[in-house]
Amino acid sequence: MNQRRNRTRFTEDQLKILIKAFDQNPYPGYATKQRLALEVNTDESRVQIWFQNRRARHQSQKKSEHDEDLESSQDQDHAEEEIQSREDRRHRSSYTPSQLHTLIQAFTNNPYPGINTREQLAKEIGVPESRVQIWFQNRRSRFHVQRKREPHDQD
DNA sequence: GCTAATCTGATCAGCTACCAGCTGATCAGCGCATTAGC
Repeated sequence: MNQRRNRTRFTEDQLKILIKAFDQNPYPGYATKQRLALEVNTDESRVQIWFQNRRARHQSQKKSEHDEDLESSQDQDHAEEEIQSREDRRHRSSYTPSQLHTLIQAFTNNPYPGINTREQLAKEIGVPESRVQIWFQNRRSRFHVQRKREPHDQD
């Protein structure tokens, strides 16, 4: 079963905090996301997803509002400034051969594990579920690239 | 219909070993990503 994670429902108070933080910086670093997660009582990964979705909505909204605006080039410059001042990323995880063995085996069985499988794997190898999800995303992505490069001998 | 969750693909950046390749983290998505819960 490729079950999805249950939908998070942010309260008005939680949203107030997140929106205020977004207005200050739409690209928060790991430390800021962790602090926000504590403040709104959720996981850092949920804060990350919230910012991703918010940026996507914000961009398309801004685009339609300023579509014919000749000043839009100034917005572009501002966006580039924002990107330049990005905060620190999460520290890079490193996996032991045993952890990788477990992940690769699971990937072979099912490259699209649902939330239950990911949580089970996370528990088994002792890492957060969000890291397991990222590992599978990267693995699938590189698997697709590799398959594109390989000759199609058996299509 | 709104929006959290998920996806692909591109890119950034740390680590290992000696400059490049591998891989974890982050990001956009443009006829404005798609899927799915509420």
